[in-house]
Amino acid sequence: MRKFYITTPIYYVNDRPHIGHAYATFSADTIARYHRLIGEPTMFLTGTDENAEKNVESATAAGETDVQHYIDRMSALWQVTWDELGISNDDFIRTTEERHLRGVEKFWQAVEQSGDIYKGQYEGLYCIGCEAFYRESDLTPEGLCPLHKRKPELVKEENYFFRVSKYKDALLRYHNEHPTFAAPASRRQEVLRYITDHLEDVSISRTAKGWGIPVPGDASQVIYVWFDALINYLTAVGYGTDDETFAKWWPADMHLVGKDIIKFHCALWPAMLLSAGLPLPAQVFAHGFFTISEEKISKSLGNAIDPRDLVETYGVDALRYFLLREIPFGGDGDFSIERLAGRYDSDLASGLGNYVSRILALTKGVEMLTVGNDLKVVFDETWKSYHRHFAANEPGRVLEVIWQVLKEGDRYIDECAPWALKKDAEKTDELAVVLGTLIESLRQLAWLLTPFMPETAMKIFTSLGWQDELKRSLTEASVWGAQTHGPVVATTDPLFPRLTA
RNA sequence: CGGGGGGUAGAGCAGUCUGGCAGCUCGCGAGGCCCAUAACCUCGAGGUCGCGGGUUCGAAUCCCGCCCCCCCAACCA
Repeated sequence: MRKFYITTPIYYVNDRPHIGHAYATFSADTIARYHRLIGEPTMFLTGTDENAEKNVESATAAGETDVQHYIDRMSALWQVTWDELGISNDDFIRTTEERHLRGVEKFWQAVEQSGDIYKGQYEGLYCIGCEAFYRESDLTPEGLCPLHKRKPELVKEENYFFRVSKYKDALLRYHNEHPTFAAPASRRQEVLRYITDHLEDVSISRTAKGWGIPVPGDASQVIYVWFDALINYLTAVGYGTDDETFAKWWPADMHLVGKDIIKFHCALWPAMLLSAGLPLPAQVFAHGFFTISEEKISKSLGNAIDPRDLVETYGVDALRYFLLREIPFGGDGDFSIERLAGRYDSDLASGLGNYVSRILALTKGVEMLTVGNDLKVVFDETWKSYHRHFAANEPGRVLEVIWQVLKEGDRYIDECAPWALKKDAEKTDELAVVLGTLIESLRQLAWLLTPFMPETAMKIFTSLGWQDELKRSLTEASVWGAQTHGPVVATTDPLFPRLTA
């Protein structure tokens, strides 16, 4: 049976989760839920990146003397956030965990054995804040780091280098043979150009300063953070610790990343895997970035939004819906409270919520229900586009077709006017068919919504009295009319209460 | 300098690959319905598809040139 292994980036532990991180994680979560829905064994991984040298400084700044303690606290913040947001990750990897250290060590040795690690001289102006080297021309006129406004140190040290250049042709060949490896297509050109023009051997270690993973066999050096960070995708599924699990999940099917790190994932990462003799992932998908009310999300602007604040007002599902519907997947977009509120009112309160509400109200007290076929074709067709759009990595399109079917349903109610049938004793049979059909549309709708709005889907099933519905397989449940038991209609609070007073 | 994306109705977007009446959501106007969360349905107004050329029976779409905006490169998903 096919399996599905999807990852998010591991997040820098000294950041705080903001709406952009939540977007990446919600996206991965939705895709993971979809694959579970269609019955594939699914592994959904996220985690935190904890070996950066900068953490020592951040800990001090936060008034902590014990770096590990600081890291534990910050990592927990991420885990709690994802828990509160209902993220369905199957694992959470921390790069300070023992399983990661062991895997990284094994990986380093594998690369070393391929002859791809050598010692070289590294010299440059280094800003500890950026953890990056600068050229003189990059600095401010005063010779300061443009970002941190501090004087970079002249660092001259002997480091270990990874022979990426050796894999240039192999990488190009791989991209050529797997044109969807770097996705969306609009990113491909950028990656290929980078490999062709700029792929040089890279330094993969730094002088040890008390934090980071020691280079195997040379404790005076630690592994440069990005090199160890990428390996999380392997160590989380057992590389170096559990061969059986590793064989089950690797290679990954989808690395979901931000567009800023696509080069790492599409050039350096596959080169590392080739060197270590491991199979390459099927796809690296770069989601876009969005602005907040037309402004970049940035620490200096301080406009980062904590997703949990939004959830308090709108609920998790509304936020998920908004982000996946409004931001084209793989493209950039803009986020604003006004737009979120607008989608909430029109699509969720007036659209979905109202649809559920009017059907439940109409059905209340009606005993006899028969599922008719008036909406069968519409839903059958919807399922087809549903799978097609998911396969094409277009979750926004999926939501579009779901909302189209909702419109069909509303139209059907108006055409049949069940409230009128209700008043006519001669039309009991007709009423039973109309209401039965509508109830079935709710059941199907809830199934369609499951990956996007898990809470809402569950609420719909609960209000129908079908709490166990999700235990069925989709193959069985997506068949029109496949109701296992008669509906026990319960009253329910509005799914999306109107917020505007 | 180099690489990428975009400019389509008042707002936000799809359509461009594979040329064929210019479409969606919100907002606006009129009518209908009255089950429902001031919700739902129908109809309508509103667009020189950034500009200029070219190819074609036919161009938002293909080709050439130009203008403007944004991103990456360089914190940040």
